[in-house]
Amino acid sequence: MNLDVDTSMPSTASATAVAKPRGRPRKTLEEREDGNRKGDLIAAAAKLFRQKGFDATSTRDIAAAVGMRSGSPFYHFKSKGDLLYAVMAEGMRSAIEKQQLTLKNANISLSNSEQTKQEARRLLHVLIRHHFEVMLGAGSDFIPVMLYEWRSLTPRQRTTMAKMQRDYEAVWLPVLEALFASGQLKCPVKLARLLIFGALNWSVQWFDAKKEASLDDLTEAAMALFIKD
Amino acid sequence: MNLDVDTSMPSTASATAVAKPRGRPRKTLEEREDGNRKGDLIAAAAKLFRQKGFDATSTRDIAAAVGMRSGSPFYHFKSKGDLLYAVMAEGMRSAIEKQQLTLKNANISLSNSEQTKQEARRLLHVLIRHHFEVMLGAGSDFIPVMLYEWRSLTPRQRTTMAKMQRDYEAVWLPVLEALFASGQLKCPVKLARLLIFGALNWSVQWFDAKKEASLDDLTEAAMALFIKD
DNA sequence: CCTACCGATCGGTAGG
DNA sequence: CCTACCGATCGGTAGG
Repeated sequence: MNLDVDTSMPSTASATAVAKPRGRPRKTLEEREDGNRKGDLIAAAAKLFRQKGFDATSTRDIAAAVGMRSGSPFYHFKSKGDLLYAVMAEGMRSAIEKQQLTLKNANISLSNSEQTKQEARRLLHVLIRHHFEVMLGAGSDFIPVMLYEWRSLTPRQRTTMAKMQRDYEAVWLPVLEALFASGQLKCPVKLARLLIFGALNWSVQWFDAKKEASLDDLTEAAMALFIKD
Repeated sequence: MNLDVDTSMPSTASATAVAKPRGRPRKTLEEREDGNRKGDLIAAAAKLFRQKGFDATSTRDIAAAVGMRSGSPFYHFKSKGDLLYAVMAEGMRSAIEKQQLTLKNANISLSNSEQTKQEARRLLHVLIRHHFEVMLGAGSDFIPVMLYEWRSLTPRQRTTMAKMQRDYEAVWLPVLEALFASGQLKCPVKLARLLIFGALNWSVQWFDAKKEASLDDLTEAAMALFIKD
């Protein structure tokens, strides 16, 4: 999983292939493969922001979580707010990427033959299942932070995040419209979208991977709740 | 609306009815009817906690909002956390009270004749409409704070709030069970409850009283989304 | 309820 | 990326 938000960091192998092993200071096993210390910070921040909230998490907490001193996160990020934004942007980038992959694997065929009724239903199932995975799957702190810490973004950051959210939801809308057209969804698409995402997003508040139902169970329940026939 | 959380404040008229007008310092129009300065603090805290979040709101903000000096809120509340708890507890107390009244006015008749199918549906409609009112109606900051600031409660406070929430939801469960039994709800009641509350509670994030649909529209949409037939 | 105050913590920076 | 540090702010308290 690539955690870098921008690609401005120099890649290890540069253009001219020089054979001579440069005098790069040797690293211990724990220390090597840095160069994405930035990514470590983002991951640690995501975990802490989710646990305690943005305002209650200090940059010192985050630094300590990756073994840095209190001032060092500011070598990688201009401000605490920029770190929050990096968490959210990386979360959405990754979620959109995974969603595209999931759809590819599901072998989409919407707007095809007359089977579109079954097909739209199957697609929603895939989308919901993926959404649960992104929110509740192993090591998914990014999207919960994105969902619940909007308040701390600047107006400009909000605009960008809103754009990414539109990208994420872009693939849902035609599915909902097809379901509405075929009578499997009785609620106007615009409000249906908001209510359905609410039902799903709220699961972050109560889902317990150790006890409650599985993500498959959740998906079945959601389908049964929203879809007619 | 009574905002006092405990009734420990002395009432104005005491046991022995003395005719003589006591030398109570005269108050201007703005100042009179205090004695619930405590209530003022709770209302101001609710508004600010909702706007900026608990951690980002200072006790000085709250004090200033009611025209007090920075140290004065601590005359009324032991700590900032106690003030948060007072907001939530008052919110739930009021919501439960209003819910009972709403149900009384709706003239319940569940588990009556064979009309229970229509009746269960109508009851859910009433409950949903009331829930939207409590979350999104004029001056309702208490429940949104309760929904989104759990993290800042102590374990003991959480237990009490969970108990109040159970009271609030107690009346929903038989309705959902009746709907499930009659085939109007296809989703297992336990998960249905969580998903439905999620869909409703999330509206706090996007509802705009000035633009979007009315609370009635929301209620119709939710019913159409959840209920079969 | 105000005045005056305290210790702790926080985001962030200079300079290496 | 560390050291050393700063100004600001915060929750809370004593004493009236």
